Amino acid sequence: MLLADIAQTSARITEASGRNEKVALLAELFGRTGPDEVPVVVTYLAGRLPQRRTGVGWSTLGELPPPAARPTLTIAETDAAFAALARVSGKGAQAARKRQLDALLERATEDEQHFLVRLIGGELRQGALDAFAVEGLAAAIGAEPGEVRRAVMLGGSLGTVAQALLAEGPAALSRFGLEVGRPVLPMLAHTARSVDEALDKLGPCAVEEKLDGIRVQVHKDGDLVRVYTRTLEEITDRLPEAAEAARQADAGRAVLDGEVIALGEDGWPRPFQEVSGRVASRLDVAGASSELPLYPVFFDVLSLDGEDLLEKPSVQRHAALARVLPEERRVRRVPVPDPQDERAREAVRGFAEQVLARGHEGVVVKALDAGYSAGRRGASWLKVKPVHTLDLVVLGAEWGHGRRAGKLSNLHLGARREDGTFAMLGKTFKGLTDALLTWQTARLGELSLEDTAWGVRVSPEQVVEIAFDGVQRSTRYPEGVTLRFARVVRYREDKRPEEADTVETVTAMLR
DNA sequence: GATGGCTGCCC
DNA sequence: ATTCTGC
DNA sequence: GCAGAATGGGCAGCCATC
Repeated sequence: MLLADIAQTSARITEASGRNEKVALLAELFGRTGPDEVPVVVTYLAGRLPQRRTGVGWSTLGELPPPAARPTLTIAETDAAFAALARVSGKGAQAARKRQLDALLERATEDEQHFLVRLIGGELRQGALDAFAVEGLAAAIGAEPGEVRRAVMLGGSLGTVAQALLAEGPAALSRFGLEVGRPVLPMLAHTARSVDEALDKLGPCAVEEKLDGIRVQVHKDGDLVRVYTRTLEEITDRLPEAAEAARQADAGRAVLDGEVIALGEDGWPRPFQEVSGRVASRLDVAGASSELPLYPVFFDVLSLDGEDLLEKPSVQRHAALARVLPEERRVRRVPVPDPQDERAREAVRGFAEQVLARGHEGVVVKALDAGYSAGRRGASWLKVKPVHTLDLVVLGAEWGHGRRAGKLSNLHLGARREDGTFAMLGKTFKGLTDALLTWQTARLGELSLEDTAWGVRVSPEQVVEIAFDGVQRSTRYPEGVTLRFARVVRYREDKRPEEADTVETVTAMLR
């Protein structure tokens, strides 16, 4: 098959507006793909390269070489080119990658180049990614989409499942199940504004502390232990503490879900930035580990001694977890069998306050009867974190891309200094509705001091209310602090910049 | 050797 | 990671 | 309710350049 077939289907998917239409286009292409080629084809159309890292991104692309007149590039050749790219390293690597990339792009037509550039940049923007590829695959072989999705979640990659399905048909689906040693995408949580809201939504539930660290999935098969991140990157070698905790679990085989954090000598959790840096360190793990030991804490078990627990209710999985791990290796937890009982609600509020007072991030409320929805943002887990707000001043804005093209989107945010100037604290593009985007494009146009390649610098006059999760240290911004997860709440047309919040207020929130 | 751009991945 | 939007 | 789009900041590691 030619790369042109994929590029053409991708372009049609982009133009199609309806969900069914996109799925039909995918199914049509998969229907004429051979089993050997399908792993690459589905992965490309899901918007990813099969190679986890190639060392080339937006900046490497630079100016494109002149395109080929006619399509000749095959899928196999394209895949081989990226595989070769991923192997390049050492002195001269950047130049070699650029050379190899240009050699590939030269062989591509204009349409294929367009597709490859977006694929490499990780921005296909065709309105269909993994989930649509799964639907298309199911439609191509006449299987239940839910069954295919389940196989993909549990059976490793989309490519592996696609190959088996095209070669053997729907019967292959039964082969894919949870296996110790093969990671599954973790279940994620939705957000609730308050514990009361979460209790009302979920009914009988349990409330757990939410720790601000790195999510880990630990597979134990006797002494053989492997540790994976939220995106299934294997990090066993970087996290000896998590591996050790799993070895000490009272189980022969188990798949555990949890979080690693670091604790200071005072027992307080260390900032997320420190944990993140520690987990990313791989050159001197022993040194990093003695500098900042990690502390793994678990909240779920997906499989135990040969039994798949994914579909068991959460209350049952937790009972299993409590049998194999001691209390200090488990997240703190309060069961709430009757959330309408006012005394129980009061206890939950107290628990949540206590968690925050001990320096943790918030709580997660989990329905007692829910199974583990691997790879999904299940409605049965609701996280609650405190939200802070500040009134800041817009210093500039950047032109948006894709569906925000032509609109000023990403805002530069400033806090007031004592001398009346403003210090940039970070950017945000979140929380803006289409109406607000239109309004701010006009408003910031009026305030523009300078047009630049990226957007506009504006006179610091417009106040905007910003919500955020906390402040963190920064090497990028002038006051050494920045906001975590900043988003727009509303514009404050009633406030003047002299009334905006100060740098001092923000830096005081660092601990 | 120090500095800085880029990628990849954590939240 | 958060939020908005179309289906 | 799901899936996708749009885009944030920090950090380690790799490589290039001064």
